[in-house]
Amino acid sequence: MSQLRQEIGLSEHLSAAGYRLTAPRRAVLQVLEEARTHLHPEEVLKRARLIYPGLGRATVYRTLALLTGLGLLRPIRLGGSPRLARVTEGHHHLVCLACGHSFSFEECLEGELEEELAQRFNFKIKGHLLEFYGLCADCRGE
Amino acid sequence: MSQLRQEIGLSEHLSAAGYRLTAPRRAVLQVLEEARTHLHPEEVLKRARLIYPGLGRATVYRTLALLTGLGLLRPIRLGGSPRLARVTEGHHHLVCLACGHSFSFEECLEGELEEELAQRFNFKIKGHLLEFYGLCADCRGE
DNA sequence: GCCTTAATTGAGACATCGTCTCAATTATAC
DNA sequence: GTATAATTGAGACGATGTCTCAATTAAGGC
Repeated sequence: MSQLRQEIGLSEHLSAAGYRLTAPRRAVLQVLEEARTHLHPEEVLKRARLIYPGLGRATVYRTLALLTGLGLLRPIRLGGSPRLARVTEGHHHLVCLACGHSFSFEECLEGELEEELAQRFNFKIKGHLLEFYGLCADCRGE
Repeated sequence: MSQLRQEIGLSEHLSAAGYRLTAPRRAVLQVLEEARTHLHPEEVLKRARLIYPGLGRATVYRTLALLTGLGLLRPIRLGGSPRLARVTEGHHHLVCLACGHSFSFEECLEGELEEELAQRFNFKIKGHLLEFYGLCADCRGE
């Protein structure tokens, strides 16, 4: 079953784009693919070093930049802290402006808008981000 | 005419919330209100120093954090660079993942979704951010 | 398998971005 | 005007991210 569900992974995208598949890169990609939350770049480094101990910080950032340029990843901020998200990810966030806490939701309305914008701006749209900002119950003191 | 259009400014919000209206703060607020683009925090500092020369960096960041906590401002990133946007701002962006260029558009679909999420999460929603990510024509080499 | 070669790497200096402390200043209520 | 607590700037500090350069290594041709 899990075999049948196999999708094209990040590494396939990388090598398809002409980049080498090195051990350091594999470690970073594996961490990203196994991550169940939005990781902090330093957290990616920490986790990837468990797989490939000699890994350098620069390599992590370089790999992240590569994936971003290919449209596979996007840098976001959750409560002031830098994070990484797959662009294909389906969910979005409510973010509290005071405490930075975030809550996820699934709804999404951008189908036709996406089409139209892609045409208007001659843009190859890879994904999108929808975030609502406001104050959570705790921070309103309720 | 311009008198009639006068809206409640950032400074009114600040003092209504119990914060003092000092000269350094006024300078920062004025810069934000006159800005026609999404400013980089360091650019806010630079411009505000033209109004109030002695202004310190910390004061700028403190004022920005204050406004963010009140739900009047939100930090965004455009092409990896930190920027500030009024939460009430009506427009959104297409951002190129490769070169960081951004394009604005006006369409917006989140009315009812906003309502529903506010209820579900007991959240006071102040604004939202919608960004599409992809590759612009130049970066696709077309 | 073994070269060749250009892409990739890690270390660590460096740059940028943002926060904190603390003594001095100042807006506001009285 | 005075008292008082909020606010300030300077500059150290911390966090985040970039760059250089010599050493290493993946991938293609043999």
